[in-house]
Amino acid sequence: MKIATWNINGVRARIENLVHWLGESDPDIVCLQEIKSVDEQFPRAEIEALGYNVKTHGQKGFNGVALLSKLPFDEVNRGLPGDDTDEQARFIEGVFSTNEGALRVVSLYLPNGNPIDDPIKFPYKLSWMARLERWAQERLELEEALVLAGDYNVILQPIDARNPQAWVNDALFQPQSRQALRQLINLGFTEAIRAVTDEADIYSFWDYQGGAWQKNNGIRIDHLLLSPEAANRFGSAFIEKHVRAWEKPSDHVPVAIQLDLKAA
DNA sequence: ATGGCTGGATCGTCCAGA
Repeated sequence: MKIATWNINGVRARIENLVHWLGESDPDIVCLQEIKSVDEQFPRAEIEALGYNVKTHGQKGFNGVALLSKLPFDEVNRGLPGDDTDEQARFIEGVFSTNEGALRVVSLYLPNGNPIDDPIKFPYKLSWMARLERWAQERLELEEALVLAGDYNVILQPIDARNPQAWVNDALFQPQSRQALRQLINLGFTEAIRAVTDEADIYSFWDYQGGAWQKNNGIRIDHLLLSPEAANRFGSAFIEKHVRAWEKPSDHVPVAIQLDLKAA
């Protein structure tokens, strides 16, 4: 089973790229972020025509996440618990049946948090991460295959940026952000790409500005975290970098894993 | 890069992103 995550930066602006990529990559489950669309305007017909079930958690103008799946959904949950006043659409969970039991897949879009001296934005990022850790701790008690996939907006290590010193005053590279993601992973998750390689210079985001793509001036912030039960079925992980060279690209590329699981 | 691109909302120009 192939599971992919992709910050698509506007699903309506990117629908041609998305359809082409789905045909080429042929994932079973897709986690999308930054769909920048309300549910009613999500281009579901084009995606359903390719054999996918579509579940969205949209929002007007920005944010918004979605799950696409060739497997039927047993359950869908929208929104990260822990703060009833949080109206930003950044989290959707789907549950599926496999030959090994339940599979839970989350598409998450972690807050950017910039600028770091903003009274709202950076604290919101950190409190969102604390809520995510509490949620993950509860889910791990189920001892099920769980994949937490998405745009984490955190540069975990210096090797995850081409120019780490350029990010020292950025919310993505603050010690608190990195510590919070480290703490989440240390609950017992496996970060899929680092499970297969220690190499530097592998990125998932390149800014539109300053010729970042041409210079390979990127950062690696899109991750798939696997619970122990998912990690036991882990086969491979890869970044679909070539998608960044397409016409009208997202500034992020898809990151995917192969799990040794089958639909029930 | 105190951001020189892009998408979205809206219809001239601002917000948000990372």
